[in-house]
Amino acid sequence: MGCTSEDLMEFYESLYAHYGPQHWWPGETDFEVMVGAVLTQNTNWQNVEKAIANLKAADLLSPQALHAQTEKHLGAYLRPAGYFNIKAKRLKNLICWLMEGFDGSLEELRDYSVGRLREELLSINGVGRETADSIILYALHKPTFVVDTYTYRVLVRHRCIDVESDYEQIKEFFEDRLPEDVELYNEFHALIVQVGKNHCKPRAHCVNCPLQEYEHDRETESNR
DNA sequence: GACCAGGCACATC
DNA sequence: GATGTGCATGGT
Repeated sequence: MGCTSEDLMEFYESLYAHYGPQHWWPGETDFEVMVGAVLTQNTNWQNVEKAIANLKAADLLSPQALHAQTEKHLGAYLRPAGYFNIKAKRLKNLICWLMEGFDGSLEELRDYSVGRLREELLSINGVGRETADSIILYALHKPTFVVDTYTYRVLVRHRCIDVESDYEQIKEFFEDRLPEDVELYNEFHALIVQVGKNHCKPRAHCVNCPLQEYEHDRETESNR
């Protein structure tokens, strides 16, 4: 049966009607969004906000200031976000790339194509596909669809994709069916996270989900 | 106390 | 190639 472009836009419209605009990504600057993309790896956003508040309070939320910190020192500020040792390392890797290749300027990054940016970001240790796409879409405002665990879970639960689908396949699922539009990609991903949080917990079946009418005729998750 | 949270890299088979 | 594991805090 499959999911057409029209199905997917209806899916989007019903989420938007239900939840309204999500105003992603929360953050005062694009650089803050970039930092948040690393800190939120497998972590609740509330905890990330505490770590970002620590950085702000210490006046460290700039490429130059972060670049000057040792990993150990940085880790102390990142504690509330969890995995603080590894995140200090990953954040420094990202900042070093930004400082050494682009003089700490996000403006210079915007001159590059999505493909080139993705390739560059993915070469940084600690930046995987979701983090790279989040930075490109939410900090650099260029069109790339962000996939996360909620995206996978929501789409599988509603039988839009196969349980075996990997990141790139899910990304293509959206990009093949949607106009290449930064605002649409921005809002759609944020809405999927919202419906996922409310109705798509790992060990619970969806209850009163606004998307139930969009279930497609495919094998179930338990057939895996 | 168990489960979950806007992943990623690395070891091992 | 696929599967398993470490990383860690804080809320429910």
